[in-house]
Amino acid sequence: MGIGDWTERFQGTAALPRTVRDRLLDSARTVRLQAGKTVFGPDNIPDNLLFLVDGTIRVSQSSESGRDIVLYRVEAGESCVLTTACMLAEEAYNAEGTAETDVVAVILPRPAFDRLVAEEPAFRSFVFAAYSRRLIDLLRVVDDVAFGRIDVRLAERLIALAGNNTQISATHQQLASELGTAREVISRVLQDFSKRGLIQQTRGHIILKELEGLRAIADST
Amino acid sequence: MGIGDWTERFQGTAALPRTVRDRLLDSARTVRLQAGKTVFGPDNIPDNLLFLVDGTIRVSQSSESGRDIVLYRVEAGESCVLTTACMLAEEAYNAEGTAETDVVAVILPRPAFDRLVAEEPAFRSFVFAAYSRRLIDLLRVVDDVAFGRIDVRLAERLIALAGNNTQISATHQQLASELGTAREVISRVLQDFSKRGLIQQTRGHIILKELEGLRAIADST
DNA sequence: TCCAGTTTGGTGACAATATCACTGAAGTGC
DNA sequence: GCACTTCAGTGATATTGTCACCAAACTGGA
Repeated sequence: MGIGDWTERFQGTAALPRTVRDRLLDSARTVRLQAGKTVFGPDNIPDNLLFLVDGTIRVSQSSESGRDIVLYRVEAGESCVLTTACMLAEEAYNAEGTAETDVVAVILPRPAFDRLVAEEPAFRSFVFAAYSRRLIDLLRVVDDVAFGRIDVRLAERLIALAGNNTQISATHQQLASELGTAREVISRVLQDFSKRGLIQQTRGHIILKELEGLRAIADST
Repeated sequence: MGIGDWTERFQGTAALPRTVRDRLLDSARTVRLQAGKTVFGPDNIPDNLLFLVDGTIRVSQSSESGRDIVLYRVEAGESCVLTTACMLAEEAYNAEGTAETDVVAVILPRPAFDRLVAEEPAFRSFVFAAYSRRLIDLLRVVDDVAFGRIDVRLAERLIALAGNNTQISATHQQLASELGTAREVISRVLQDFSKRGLIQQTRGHIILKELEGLRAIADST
C-alpha cells in the first residue's frame, strides 16, 4: 500500500476527505515498528499523535501483582487517542501499547495536530469519534470485568481471536492476559471446553471444533 | 453564584479565559436539575454538551443482572464528555448520568460546540483535557475492578465519601453500587471493619472512627 | 399508639473465581 | 541425549458472588 493511499482506510463515522488527507501528510512522518515493540507506556510518553496505517496495536493495563488485561486494539485506520490522554495526564496510569504485528503509522506532531483540529472540521470529527469509540470500548471492558462470567468472556475472545479461521496460537497465559485473570483459571475453563468437545488443545494452540457451541456460551446471559 | 461567574470555576489544566467564557455564554442555556434526576442514559441521549456549574453528576453503569458500578463523578467546573460519546456512539452502552445533588448546568448545542472548538484554542484544550481525564478515570476503574481487593476499595471509598467529615449517609446497597459488588459483600466487610473498631454503623449511616486504620487498609497493595 | 408494609441489614450454604505451591510434559539449544 | 526453559495440570485454600431466607428498623396511616 503506497503512503499516499493510507487515509483511504480511515473508515467509520468520519472518513477523511482528500484535502485533509493531503494536509495531514504534509506535516506527518511515517514510522515502522516491529511486532512486540512498545508503542507507548508509563515510561515512554509520546508527545505526538499516532495514526495507524497498517497493523494492530494492543493496548493493555498491568496490575502491581503482574496480571494484565487487554483494554482494546487499535486497527489500521484508527488513531491512538490514549497517547494524547497520556500527554495531558498528570495522574499515574499504567496502560501501555504494544505492536501486535509489524506496524506502519503516521506520527503527527502536537502543533500540526492543533492546527488541523482547528482548521479541518472533518479531522475534528474524526478525532472526537476516536475518543468516543475508546470511551465506549472501556465501558465494555468495565462491564465485562465487573459483571461478566469468565467462561462467557473466554468463549467470546476465542471466537474473536480466531477471526475467519478456527485456529488460535496463544498460550493459556496470553489468554489470561487478554481477560485480566490468572492462567490457572483459563486452563480449567479450556479443559472444560475440551471435555465438551468444543475445542482441541495442543501446546500453544487451540482449534475451535464446535463454533456453534462456543457461540451459545458467548451469548449466554 | 451569579451566572456570569461560573466559568471562573473551570479549574484544571485548561481554565477558560474571559473571551471564551463570554462566547460560551452567548450560545448557551442554563438548566437546573433536581437531585435524583437522570441527566443522560441509553433511553435519553442528549444532543448537546453539558458543562456543570454547580452540583455533582454520578455516572454509573448497570449490568443486566441489576448490579451497578460508579464510573466517575462530574463535579462543578467539569464537562460531561460521555454525553458527546453517546451522541457519536452507534454501539450499545449502558452508562447513565444521575444528578447526585441539585445541579446547575450550561447546555451548549452541537453547532455552537463545533464553532467554539474550531475557533477557541483554550476551549479546545479544555475539551480534550476533559476527554483525557475521563479515559484515565476509566483506566482506574478497570484496574480496581480487575485487580483490586474489595476491602481495600471499600476503605478507599469510605474515606472519599466522607470528605472532611467522618460521617457517611449511605445504605449498604448504595455502597455496593459504588463498587459494582453485591450488598451482602459490603455488609460482611463493614461488619469486619466494625469488629475491628474502624467504623460504627447505624441504619443508613456509617461513622469513621479510626481514619488511620482505614487508610492503612486503603493503601495496602 | 398500634399495626401493616417497606426498607435495610444479617446469615448460612453454596458457586465461581483467584491464589499458592507444586508437578510433569513439551519444546529448545547445545 | 541432556540440561534448561516454557507451558500446562492439579489440589488446597482464600476471596468474592449468589441465593434464599430472616429479623430489625423505619414509615405511614388508622
